[in-house]
Amino acid sequence: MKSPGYGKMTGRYDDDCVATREILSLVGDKWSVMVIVNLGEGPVRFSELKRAIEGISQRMLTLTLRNLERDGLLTRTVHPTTPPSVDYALTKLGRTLLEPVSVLAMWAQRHRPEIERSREAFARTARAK
Amino acid sequence: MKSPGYGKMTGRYDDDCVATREILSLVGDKWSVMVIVNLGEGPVRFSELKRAIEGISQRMLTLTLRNLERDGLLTRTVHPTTPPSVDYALTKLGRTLLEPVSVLAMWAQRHRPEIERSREAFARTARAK
DNA sequence: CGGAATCCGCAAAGATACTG
DNA sequence: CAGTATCTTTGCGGATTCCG
Repeated sequence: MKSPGYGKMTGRYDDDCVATREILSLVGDKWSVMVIVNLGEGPVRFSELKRAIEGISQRMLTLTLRNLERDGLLTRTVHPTTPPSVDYALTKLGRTLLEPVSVLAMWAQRHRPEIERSREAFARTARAK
Repeated sequence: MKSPGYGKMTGRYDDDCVATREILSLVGDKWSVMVIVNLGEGPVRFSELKRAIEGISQRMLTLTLRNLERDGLLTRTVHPTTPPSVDYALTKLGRTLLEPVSVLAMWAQRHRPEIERSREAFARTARAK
């Protein structure tokens, strides 16, 4: 990665931090990863995504897709049929994100029991409040 | 909401998704990764963290540390000196997160120029609004 | 020094209704 | 079908104050 903030803080170090954090927040976004994973095997239509991602609102799906399109992670293709259909597909860049994200997702899966146990234990201490 | 009774096939799948997303959101958290990275080389005191992580408020540092402690990613140690000093250190679990996170951070670093170019291009289209 | 408690603004997220 | 527009609500996060 980068050397942690140990010695001198250069301006560029901070810039990198901010920019990196901004990109990381995309992964922590409530819906982005869901969308990306759902596009992992090929193009998917708007309504399919909405059905696949349980709990997402129309609005949030639109916004999430718009952000991912803006960042160049997916493409939006309109088919001028009646009624119109629009499908979304990962770009090459988007597909390269698939792997790092799944590494992290696997970490989450693997350590989930441990984390939940920790939470329960923490809840039993006075500090939980 | 949860699945409104479409059979039992979705129950566990949804649970996994929600739980995984919850853990992933920790990575997307504005400050968590910064804290984790700063603890990568050993215990650090509260005030050192506050100075090292530029822009973080006392409150948010406290909250972030509390959450990470709750999840078992770091430990909090109080030294009963006067004035008191408290230091934080990654747990074993916390250290295992260091690697997947840096994979993702490296992805972010590497593709940042590409993403920023995409954003600029997007801003020049009408869709940018 | 390392917090906890309180207040508050603002932006993000949800619900609803309407449209090309 | 695939959105947009609008309104309301939630809750993150900053600033400030107080305490052991």
